[in-house]
Amino acid sequence: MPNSILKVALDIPLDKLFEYLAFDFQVEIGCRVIVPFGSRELVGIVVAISNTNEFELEKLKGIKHAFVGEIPLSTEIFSLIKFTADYYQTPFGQALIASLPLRMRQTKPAVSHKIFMYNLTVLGRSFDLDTLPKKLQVQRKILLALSNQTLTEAALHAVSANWRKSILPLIEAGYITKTETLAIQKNIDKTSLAPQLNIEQHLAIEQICLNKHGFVPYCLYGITGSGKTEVYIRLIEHYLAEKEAQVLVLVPEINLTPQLEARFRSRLPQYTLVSLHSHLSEGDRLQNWQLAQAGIAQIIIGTRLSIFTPMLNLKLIVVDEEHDSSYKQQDGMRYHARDIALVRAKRLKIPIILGSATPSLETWHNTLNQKFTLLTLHNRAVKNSQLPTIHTVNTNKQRPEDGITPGLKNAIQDRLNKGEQSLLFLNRRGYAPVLFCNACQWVASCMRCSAKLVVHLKQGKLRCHHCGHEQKIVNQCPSCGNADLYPSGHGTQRLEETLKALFPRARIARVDKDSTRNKHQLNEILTKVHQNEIDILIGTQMLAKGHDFPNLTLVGVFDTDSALYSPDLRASERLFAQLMQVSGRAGRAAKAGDVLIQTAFPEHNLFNALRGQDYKAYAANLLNERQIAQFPPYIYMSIIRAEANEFGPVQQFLSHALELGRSLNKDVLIFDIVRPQMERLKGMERGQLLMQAKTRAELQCLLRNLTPQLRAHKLNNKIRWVVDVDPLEL
DNA sequence: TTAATAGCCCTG
DNA sequence: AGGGCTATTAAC
Repeated sequence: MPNSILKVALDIPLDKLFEYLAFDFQVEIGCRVIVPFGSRELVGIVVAISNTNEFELEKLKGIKHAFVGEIPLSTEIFSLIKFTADYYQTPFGQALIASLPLRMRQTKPAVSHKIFMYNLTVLGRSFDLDTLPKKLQVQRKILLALSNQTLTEAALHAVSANWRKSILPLIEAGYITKTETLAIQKNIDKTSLAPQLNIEQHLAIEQICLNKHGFVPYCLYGITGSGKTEVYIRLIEHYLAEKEAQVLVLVPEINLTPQLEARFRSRLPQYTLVSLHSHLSEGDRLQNWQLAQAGIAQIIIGTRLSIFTPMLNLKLIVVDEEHDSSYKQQDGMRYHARDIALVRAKRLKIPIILGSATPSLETWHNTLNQKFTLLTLHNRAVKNSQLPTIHTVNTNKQRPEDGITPGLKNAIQDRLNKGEQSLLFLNRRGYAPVLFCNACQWVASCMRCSAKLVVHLKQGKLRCHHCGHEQKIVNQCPSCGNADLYPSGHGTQRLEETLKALFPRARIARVDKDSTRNKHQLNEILTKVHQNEIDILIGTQMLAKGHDFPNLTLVGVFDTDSALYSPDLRASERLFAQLMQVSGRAGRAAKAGDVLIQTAFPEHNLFNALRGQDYKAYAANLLNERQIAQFPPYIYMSIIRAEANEFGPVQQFLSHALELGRSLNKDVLIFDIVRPQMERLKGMERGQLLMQAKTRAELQCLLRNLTPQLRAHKLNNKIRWVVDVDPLEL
């Protein structure tokens, strides 16, 4: 075959492959290549090699370059990404290229930190040192040092500072080989001991190990502090005992990854661990990705994108906090990493563990169905640590003053007296969410979004939290000229101000996106909390997860009511998970904690379930509602979301889609065009089309026919649209 | 997606 | 005719 034809995947929004001639490059399937494309050059991946062409042979160009030194992408990854791209209606090439580290998407060679290792050859091993001339002392030392081990450059430098010169003749003579390897990030020296497991943890591990191989999905349901992480660690140890095995641990996109990573490193120091998340430098990301691909890294901890990391010998997948919505990508290919993890595990015939204190209703439904095996941890792992008591404070009976009810105020005072800490949770940053005119009811709203501007008093600014628009606070009502404008409602800044007035001697800190511009500031505050230099901590949802504060015994929660009766179908599910999570912050050590929730609806069944720490009851409740309303997980949904400068073309496009969709498939119910919650966002008018069906297959069948036709629609230059399969938000 | 180019209006 | 703009289309 003088010139085989390469089918190359490119980052182009067309669902097709492009054909090129290999020339005399030694190309394999999975190889990364540079190809001429129109007037530019692109990176592509060779997906297939064939001797037949579909495009006219005379028009085929040859590839510019092939990165033959790199490990080719595996067919496992091809097929996983092919599946994902099809399921989420994305062109394969775009999905494939997007799954690579940035450095590999560029036409420059992907250089990562390499190190050189030196080894004795067979010849070198049999070499008699006595025959070496006496004056070649350094050569002698080198050969001696290498006699029973492989050494790095650093190690050889320790043997002799002159090693570089002396080793050259030895390499030339064929006594020593020099090989290039990927550098591995060393584990920290600090190791920690395995804590003792309780009975439930034992049982969970035992049950999984009973049937170690084959696809088995587990739901590890364990309350906060029940020791889920320890279960992961023991299982990982178990699976890595097998030679060359690898495990993948998915974590939500939060700043807690380093903490989990540190814990894994200290508990599993004997294994090579790498992490993959957005805070890594591009160089490190490439490095870690390659270590995973080469099979050198045994434990990979990563956020959603890492579900597409090629791994030679993947034996176990863990999805921690599986209910977390950050597993769903909200732009481009809108995949759900937990769902893709299930697909990958199934294809590899390996077990997968979905861990959570508040599993998603989808996962819970699957455990009730027996599709997933349920493993439960009811008890806190730390001896004597008690669950917090959850109370509601009825804001109808106890009028809040500056947002704080007397009950909550007293509770804070009580902690101050006892020298204990309080955490106040308010998921709304800024000073006040609304600037309001008393005379004419005018409110400051964003010109580009259907949202109100948030008052940031210290900076003297009004800000849109959706598009980032910023303007000076107006002193006069632009509508009626009245100067009687006042900020209405409470944000974290205002709460801080109120608390400072209320408890002038307390040490108060605020944690939100505004107060912690850089990561350092957050750590500084957290350290202070640990050292008991803070009495009251105010925070947004940033603080809800993961942090352990032993002296914290009170959690106050503000402003939950909007989520209780929100039109968003998942709002209450999320609120429950969030409240369970913040509750977990109180009384993690020996001291019992209290959680006080201010609400006008204390009788709501969400609070009843919460008071009893009864996830199961609440889940049953919600599932029942979902079944009656015919919502997921009882049916499957997709949404076509479209936006443009004006609503006209959006309307036009969506009605075309509606008509076409209804004519294509009768099994799928397509609702009329609606405007989303946020009608206008960043200056774009939005509209959407909801489709639902009894099965995934029916929906997929429709989309397979519909999206290609919509991609050919003439309005595509006026509007932007996407298909959101299994949307999290309506 | 990107980039070349075809089409169009305007000016001079 | 040519400048400046938008719309269209091809890319292997």
